[in-house]
Amino acid sequence: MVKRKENSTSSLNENYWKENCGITRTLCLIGGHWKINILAFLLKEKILRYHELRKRLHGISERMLIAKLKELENDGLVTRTVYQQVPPKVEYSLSELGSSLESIIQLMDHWGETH
Amino acid sequence: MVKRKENSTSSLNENYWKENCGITRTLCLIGGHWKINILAFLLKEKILRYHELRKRLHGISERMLIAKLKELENDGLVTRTVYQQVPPKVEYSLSELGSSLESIIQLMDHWGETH
DNA sequence: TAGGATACTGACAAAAAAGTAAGTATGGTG
DNA sequence: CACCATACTTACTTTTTTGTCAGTATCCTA
Repeated sequence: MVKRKENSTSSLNENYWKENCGITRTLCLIGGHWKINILAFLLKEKILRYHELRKRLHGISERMLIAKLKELENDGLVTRTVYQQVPPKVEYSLSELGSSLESIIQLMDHWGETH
Repeated sequence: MVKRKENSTSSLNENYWKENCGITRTLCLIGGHWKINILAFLLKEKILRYHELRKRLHGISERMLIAKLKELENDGLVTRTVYQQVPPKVEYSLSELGSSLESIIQLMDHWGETH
């Protein structure tokens, strides 16, 4: 995890837009690389284990998958359930908030397929 | 303009997803920083000159604005009209393809405002 | 003839995102 | 006791994106 500089022009500017623009807020949550793909798989398959996601997200590295899952979890879009057993078992699914993105995700998918 | 490496893992991977996933294709066109904000202003105000866009996009640099407008134009989302006069006058507006993103943009805006 | 207005362009540097590869933990199995 | 499976973690490097800032072109006006 690399922390961002807090006083870079980019950071300050991003904060301004997050405070003043709904689109920017939405994009911050789902816009990064992989995030919306993760959400889309969870939307389709409801519950997926870590390595099941990994298999579906062709080309993702473990580092990225973990990082993006953590962001999605911190933002409240994804729920992480840990089963106390060995070997470990962790399941991911959409939270209620995550599910509320369904129509956006479907529209984007449909638009991409038809244009 | 800095050109990307064509054989980096990221590039190859991006190509794979563009070919196989509608969401990724959509996100490539509207997902980058500023792009959807530009589209949103054009959606609202129909036609804007270069420096009018610049005033609205708080904090954007000229370099970024030009770069993003060029990407949007190359992707066929935005139409650029040059008037041969001095000082120069250039107008930007949504193409038909760009306008077809309206519902996605509105949904994202609405979602960001309510969540 | 020196600005002014508008829409850019280019070189260089900083910041952010992503890739690579090796390591951690733990109980069960051979 | 070595090894397996699963879900991560960490340090380091490369790639990509963005910021900064000075410069270009052209006709008009003072």
